[in-house]
Amino acid sequence: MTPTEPNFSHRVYELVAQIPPGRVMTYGQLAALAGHPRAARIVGGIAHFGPEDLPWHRVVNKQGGLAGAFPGGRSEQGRRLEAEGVEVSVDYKVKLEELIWYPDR
DNA sequence: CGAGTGACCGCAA
DNA sequence: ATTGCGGCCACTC
Repeated sequence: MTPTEPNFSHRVYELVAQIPPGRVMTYGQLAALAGHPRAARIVGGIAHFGPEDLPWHRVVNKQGGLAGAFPGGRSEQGRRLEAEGVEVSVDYKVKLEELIWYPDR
């Protein structure tokens, strides 16, 4: 049967690839949607080794902060979000309530 | 094949 | 409010 590739990483890739521009998702959200609400770590892990074809820059943590970028240091990732219309704070935080995207459509 | 790491999250005190 | 700890899967060496 080929039940849609029961691969967790593959599942996350699909979700990330479906994230529309100007929108962000949290690792926990992706992990939960992938079927593992406690596997947020894996999302970050595969993200580091994941294909660059996917907009990982749209993936942020629950705090709304960009991963791999800390306050005071400009990161191309944060810049990319601004280029998509996402307002990023000086601490590299975005309004999850406003930009969080849920795969319901 | 085995062990370690990883861009995290949630809860408890 | 903050801090500390455990847990989960995948990938790499």
